[in-house]
Amino acid sequence: MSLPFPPVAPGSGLAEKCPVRDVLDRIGDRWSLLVLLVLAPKTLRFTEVKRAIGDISQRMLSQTLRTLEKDGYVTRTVYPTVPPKVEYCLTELGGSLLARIAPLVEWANANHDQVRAARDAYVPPSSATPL
Amino acid sequence: MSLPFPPVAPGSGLAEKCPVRDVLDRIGDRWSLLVLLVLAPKTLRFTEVKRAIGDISQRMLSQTLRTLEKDGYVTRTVYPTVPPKVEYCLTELGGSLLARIAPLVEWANANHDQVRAARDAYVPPSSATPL
DNA sequence: CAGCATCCGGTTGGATACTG
DNA sequence: CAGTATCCAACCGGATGCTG
Repeated sequence: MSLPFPPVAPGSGLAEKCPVRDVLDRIGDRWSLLVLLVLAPKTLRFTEVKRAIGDISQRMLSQTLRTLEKDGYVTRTVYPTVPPKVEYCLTELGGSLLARIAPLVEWANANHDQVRAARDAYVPPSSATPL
Repeated sequence: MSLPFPPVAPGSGLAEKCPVRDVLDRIGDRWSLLVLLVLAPKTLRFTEVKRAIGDISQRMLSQTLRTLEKDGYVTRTVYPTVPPKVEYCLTELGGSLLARIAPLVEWANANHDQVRAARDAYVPPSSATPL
Protein backbone atom coordinates (compact mmCIF):
# COMPACT_ATOMS: atom_id res chain seq x y z
CA MET A 1 0.00 0.00 0.00
CA SER A 2 1.29 3.38 -0.94
CA LEU A 3 0.93 6.25 1.43
CA PRO A 4 0.26 9.23 -0.76
CA PHE A 5 -0.05 11.55 2.13
CA PRO A 6 1.67 13.92 4.47
CA PRO A 7 1.17 13.05 8.12
CA VAL A 8 -1.91 14.43 9.72
CA ALA A 9 -1.42 16.77 12.63
CA PRO A 10 -0.33 14.67 15.56
CA GLY A 11 -1.80 14.77 18.98
CA SER A 12 -5.44 15.11 19.74
CA GLY A 13 -8.50 17.01 18.70
CA LEU A 14 -7.47 17.72 15.15
CA ALA A 15 -11.01 17.84 13.88
CA GLU A 16 -11.79 21.28 15.17
CA LYS A 17 -9.35 23.55 13.44
CA CYS A 18 -8.53 21.32 10.50
CA PRO A 19 -8.88 23.37 7.29
CA VAL A 20 -9.90 20.38 5.22
CA ARG A 21 -12.72 19.68 7.58
CA ASP A 22 -13.79 23.29 7.45
CA VAL A 23 -13.89 23.22 3.66
CA LEU A 24 -15.42 19.79 3.43
CA ASP A 25 -18.11 20.62 5.92
CA ARG A 26 -19.45 23.12 3.42
CA ILE A 27 -18.74 21.32 0.18
CA GLY A 28 -19.81 18.04 1.67
CA ASP A 29 -23.42 18.92 2.19
CA ARG A 30 -26.17 17.74 -0.09
CA TRP A 31 -26.01 20.48 -2.72
CA SER A 32 -22.95 22.75 -2.58
CA LEU A 33 -20.75 20.72 -4.85
CA LEU A 34 -23.51 20.26 -7.37
CA VAL A 35 -24.17 23.99 -7.48
CA LEU A 36 -20.49 24.72 -8.02
CA LEU A 37 -20.44 22.17 -10.81
CA VAL A 38 -23.35 23.64 -12.71
CA LEU A 39 -21.89 27.11 -12.29
CA ALA A 40 -18.51 26.01 -13.60
CA PRO A 41 -19.25 26.36 -17.33
CA LYS A 42 -21.01 29.68 -17.11
CA THR A 43 -22.82 32.28 -15.07
CA LEU A 44 -26.41 31.34 -14.37
CA ARG A 45 -29.53 32.91 -12.96
CA PHE A 46 -31.28 31.51 -9.91
CA THR A 47 -33.91 29.64 -11.87
CA GLU A 48 -31.35 28.35 -14.34
CA VAL A 49 -29.35 26.81 -11.54
CA LYS A 50 -32.50 25.31 -10.16
CA ARG A 51 -33.43 23.81 -13.52
CA ALA A 52 -29.91 22.52 -14.10
CA ILE A 53 -29.98 20.57 -10.88
CA GLY A 54 -33.59 19.60 -11.15
CA ASP A 55 -34.52 18.23 -7.76
CA ILE A 56 -33.30 20.91 -5.42
CA SER A 57 -35.87 22.87 -3.46
CA GLN A 58 -36.02 26.64 -3.69
CA ARG A 59 -35.17 26.87 -0.03
CA MET A 60 -32.03 24.78 -0.25
CA LEU A 61 -30.80 26.42 -3.41
CA SER A 62 -31.18 29.85 -1.91
CA GLN A 63 -29.49 28.77 1.27
CA THR A 64 -26.69 26.95 -0.52
CA LEU A 65 -25.96 29.88 -2.82
CA ARG A 66 -25.85 32.19 0.16
CA THR A 67 -23.29 30.04 1.90
CA LEU A 68 -21.18 29.69 -1.22
CA GLU A 69 -21.27 33.43 -1.64
CA LYS A 70 -20.35 33.93 1.97
CA ASP A 71 -17.33 31.68 1.63
CA GLY A 72 -16.24 33.57 -1.46
CA TYR A 73 -16.86 30.80 -3.98
CA VAL A 74 -19.51 32.58 -6.01
CA THR A 75 -20.56 36.16 -6.67
CA ARG A 76 -24.13 37.35 -6.60
CA THR A 77 -25.08 40.14 -8.96
CA VAL A 78 -28.48 41.78 -8.72
CA TYR A 79 -29.89 43.69 -11.68
CA PRO A 80 -32.47 46.25 -10.51
CA THR A 81 -34.91 45.33 -13.24
CA VAL A 82 -38.44 44.10 -13.13
CA PRO A 83 -38.85 41.24 -12.93
CA PRO A 84 -35.72 40.91 -10.83
CA LYS A 85 -32.67 39.23 -12.29
CA VAL A 86 -29.89 37.76 -10.21
CA GLU A 87 -26.82 36.13 -11.62
CA TYR A 88 -24.46 33.75 -9.91
CA CYS A 89 -20.90 33.30 -11.05
CA LEU A 90 -17.90 31.35 -9.81
CA THR A 91 -15.13 33.44 -8.30
CA GLU A 92 -11.49 32.66 -8.85
CA LEU A 93 -11.43 31.10 -5.43
CA GLY A 94 -14.37 28.91 -6.35
CA GLY A 95 -12.77 28.02 -9.65
CA SER A 96 -9.50 27.04 -8.05
CA LEU A 97 -11.30 24.93 -5.48
CA LEU A 98 -13.25 23.23 -8.22
CA ALA A 99 -10.04 22.53 -10.09
CA ARG A 100 -8.83 20.53 -7.11
CA ILE A 101 -12.08 18.69 -6.98
CA ALA A 102 -11.93 17.75 -10.65
CA PRO A 103 -9.58 14.79 -10.09
CA LEU A 104 -11.92 13.58 -7.40
CA VAL A 105 -14.88 13.76 -9.73
CA GLU A 106 -13.03 11.82 -12.39
CA TRP A 107 -11.98 9.26 -9.83
CA ALA A 108 -15.55 8.87 -8.68
CA ASN A 109 -16.77 8.37 -12.21
CA ALA A 110 -14.06 5.85 -12.93
CA ASN A 111 -14.30 3.87 -9.71
CA HIS A 112 -17.94 4.13 -8.81
CA ASP A 113 -18.61 0.63 -10.09
CA GLN A 114 -15.86 -0.78 -7.94
CA VAL A 115 -17.22 0.91 -4.84
CA ARG A 116 -20.70 -0.33 -5.54
CA ALA A 117 -19.36 -3.81 -6.16
CA ALA A 118 -17.54 -3.70 -2.83
CA ARG A 119 -20.75 -2.72 -1.12
CA ASP A 120 -22.64 -5.58 -2.69
CA ALA A 121 -19.94 -8.12 -1.94
CA TYR A 122 -19.68 -7.00 1.66
CA VAL A 123 -20.64 -9.40 4.39
CA PRO A 124 -20.89 -8.06 7.94
CA PRO A 125 -18.43 -9.50 10.47
CA SER A 126 -19.33 -12.27 12.90
CA SER A 127 -22.33 -13.60 11.01
CA ALA A 128 -22.09 -16.20 13.76
CA THR A 129 -21.46 -18.71 10.95
CA PRO A 130 -25.06 -19.94 11.22
CA LEU A 131 -25.73 -23.40 9.81
CA MET B 1 -13.13 33.61 -14.69
CA SER B 2 -11.72 30.31 -15.79
CA LEU B 3 -13.93 27.30 -16.10
CA PRO B 4 -11.74 24.40 -15.15
CA PHE B 5 -14.48 21.89 -15.59
CA PRO B 6 -16.29 19.52 -17.89
CA PRO B 7 -20.03 20.12 -18.12
CA VAL B 8 -22.16 18.38 -15.58
CA ALA B 9 -24.72 15.92 -16.84
CA PRO B 10 -27.53 17.93 -18.39
CA GLY B 11 -31.19 17.45 -17.75
CA SER B 12 -32.78 16.83 -14.40
CA GLY B 13 -32.32 14.85 -11.23
CA LEU B 14 -28.59 14.44 -11.51
CA ALA B 15 -28.10 14.21 -7.81
CA GLU B 16 -29.35 10.68 -7.44
CA LYS B 17 -27.05 8.67 -9.64
CA CYS B 18 -24.13 11.07 -9.66
CA PRO B 19 -21.00 9.14 -8.68
CA VAL B 20 -19.35 12.16 -7.10
CA ARG B 21 -22.31 12.64 -4.86
CA ASP B 22 -22.29 8.99 -3.94
CA VAL B 23 -18.62 9.17 -2.98
CA LEU B 24 -18.87 12.53 -1.30
CA ASP B 25 -21.89 11.49 0.73
CA ARG B 26 -19.64 9.02 2.50
CA ILE B 27 -16.40 10.95 2.62
CA GLY B 28 -18.23 14.14 3.43
CA ASP B 29 -19.50 13.08 6.81
CA ARG B 30 -17.94 14.13 10.05
CA TRP B 31 -15.25 11.50 10.35
CA SER B 32 -14.60 9.39 7.25
CA LEU B 33 -11.98 11.60 5.71
CA LEU B 34 -10.17 12.00 9.00
CA VAL B 35 -10.06 8.25 9.50
CA LEU B 36 -8.67 7.73 6.01
CA LEU B 37 -6.06 10.37 6.71
CA VAL B 38 -4.79 8.80 9.90
CA LEU B 39 -4.72 5.40 8.24
CA ALA B 40 -2.75 6.71 5.29
CA PRO B 41 0.73 6.45 6.85
CA LYS B 42 0.25 3.04 8.37
CA THR B 43 -2.01 0.27 9.55
CA LEU B 44 -3.54 0.98 12.93
CA ARG B 45 -5.56 -0.78 15.57
CA PHE B 46 -8.96 0.43 16.64
CA THR B 47 -7.74 2.22 19.72
CA GLU B 48 -4.82 3.72 17.85
CA VAL B 49 -7.14 5.28 15.33
CA LYS B 50 -9.25 6.57 18.15
CA ARG B 51 -6.27 8.11 19.88
CA ALA B 52 -4.96 9.61 16.64
CA ILE B 53 -8.21 11.46 16.08
CA GLY B 54 -8.80 12.25 19.69
CA ASP B 55 -12.34 13.46 19.86
CA ILE B 56 -14.26 10.76 18.06
CA SER B 57 -16.63 8.59 20.03
CA GLN B 58 -16.28 4.85 20.04
CA ARG B 59 -19.64 4.54 18.39
CA MET B 60 -18.82 6.81 15.48
CA LEU B 61 -15.39 5.33 14.92
CA SER B 62 -16.80 1.85 14.79
CA GLN B 63 -19.57 2.92 12.47
CA THR B 64 -17.24 4.93 10.23
CA LEU B 65 -14.74 2.13 9.92
CA ARG B 66 -17.51 -0.27 9.04
CA THR B 67 -18.73 1.95 6.24
CA LEU B 68 -15.23 2.51 4.93
CA GLU B 69 -14.69 -1.22 4.97
CA LYS B 70 -17.96 -1.79 3.21
CA ASP B 71 -17.06 0.63 0.44
CA GLY B 72 -13.73 -1.08 0.01
CA TYR B 73 -11.53 1.72 1.32
CA VAL B 74 -10.07 -0.14 4.28
CA THR B 75 -9.53 -3.72 5.27
CA ARG B 76 -10.35 -5.12 8.67
CA THR B 77 -8.14 -7.88 10.03
CA VAL B 78 -9.05 -9.71 13.19
CA TYR B 79 -6.42 -11.57 15.17
CA PRO B 80 -8.01 -14.31 17.27
CA THR B 81 -5.96 -13.44 20.31
CA VAL B 82 -6.90 -12.42 23.76
CA PRO B 83 -7.35 -9.60 24.25
CA PRO B 84 -8.68 -9.17 20.73
CA LYS B 85 -6.65 -7.26 18.20
CA VAL B 86 -8.12 -5.71 15.09
CA GLU B 87 -6.13 -3.87 12.49
CA TYR B 88 -7.35 -1.44 9.92
CA CYS B 89 -5.46 -0.76 6.72
CA LEU B 90 -6.06 1.30 3.61
CA THR B 91 -6.80 -0.69 0.49
CA GLU B 92 -5.48 0.31 -2.90
CA LEU B 93 -8.88 1.76 -3.67
CA GLY B 94 -8.75 3.82 -0.52
CA GLY B 95 -5.22 4.90 -1.27
CA SER B 96 -6.07 6.00 -4.78
CA LEU B 97 -9.07 7.93 -3.52
CA LEU B 98 -6.93 9.60 -0.92
CA ALA B 99 -4.43 10.54 -3.60
CA ARG B 100 -7.15 12.50 -5.38
CA ILE B 101 -8.10 14.17 -2.16
CA ALA B 102 -4.55 15.25 -1.44
CA PRO B 103 -4.70 18.30 -3.75
CA LEU B 104 -7.90 19.29 -2.04
CA VAL B 105 -6.29 19.08 1.36
CA GLU B 106 -3.39 21.19 0.22
CA TRP B 107 -5.77 23.70 -1.28
CA ALA B 108 -7.69 23.88 1.96
CA ASN B 109 -4.55 24.46 3.94
CA ALA B 110 -3.36 27.12 1.57
CA ASN B 111 -6.66 28.96 1.14
CA HIS B 112 -8.31 28.53 4.46
CA ASP B 113 -7.42 32.01 5.50
CA GLN B 114 -8.97 33.47 2.40
CA VAL B 115 -12.20 31.60 2.97
CA ARG B 116 -12.34 32.71 6.56
CA ALA B 117 -11.61 36.27 5.50
CA ALA B 118 -14.45 36.10 2.98
CA ARG B 119 -16.80 34.93 5.69
CA ASP B 120 -15.83 37.77 7.98
CA ALA B 121 -16.09 40.38 5.26
CA TYR B 122 -19.46 39.14 4.15
CA VAL B 123 -22.46 41.37 4.58
CA PRO B 124 -25.89 39.84 3.98
CA PRO B 125 -27.94 41.34 1.14
CA SER B 126 -30.63 43.93 1.77
CA SER B 127 -29.49 44.94 5.23
CA ALA B 128 -32.24 47.50 4.74
CA THR B 129 -29.46 50.11 5.13
CA PRO B 130 -30.68 50.96 8.64
CA LEU B 131 -29.68 54.38 9.99
C1' DC C 1 -9.45 -4.44 23.54
C1' DA C 2 -13.07 -3.91 20.35
C1' DG C 3 -17.12 -3.39 19.84
C1' DC C 4 -22.92 -3.28 19.97
C1' DA C 5 -27.57 -1.44 21.90
C1' DT C 6 -30.20 2.24 23.53
C1' DC C 7 -31.54 6.76 24.29
C1' DC C 8 -31.91 11.42 22.91
C1' DG C 9 -30.89 16.25 21.39
C1' DG C 10 -29.41 19.09 17.44
C1' DT C 11 -29.13 19.74 12.64
C1' DT C 12 -30.38 18.92 7.74
C1' DG C 13 -33.33 19.38 4.43
C1' DG C 14 -38.09 18.82 2.12
C1' DA C 15 -43.02 20.86 1.49
C1' DT C 16 -45.68 24.61 1.55
C1' DA C 17 -47.22 29.35 1.68
C1' DC C 18 -46.28 34.07 1.25
C1' DT C 19 -43.58 38.66 -0.53
C1' DG C 20 -41.09 42.58 -3.40
C1' DC D 1 -38.36 36.04 -11.00
C1' DA D 2 -36.09 35.51 -6.72
C1' DG D 3 -36.43 34.84 -2.81
C1' DT D 4 -38.11 34.49 2.84
C1' DA D 5 -40.77 32.20 6.70
C1' DT D 6 -42.74 28.40 8.94
C1' DC D 7 -43.48 23.75 9.95
C1' DC D 8 -41.94 19.16 10.32
C1' DA D 9 -39.78 14.48 9.44
C1' DA D 10 -35.53 12.04 9.00
C1' DC D 11 -31.04 11.51 10.04
C1' DC D 12 -26.52 12.35 12.40
C1' DG D 13 -23.89 11.88 16.00
C1' DG D 14 -22.77 12.13 21.26
C1' DA D 15 -23.25 9.80 25.99
C1' DT D 16 -23.83 5.90 28.43
C1' DG D 17 -23.99 1.07 29.68
C1' DC D 18 -23.19 -3.70 28.53
C1' DT D 19 -20.60 -7.90 26.11
C1' DG D 20 -16.90 -11.49 24.27
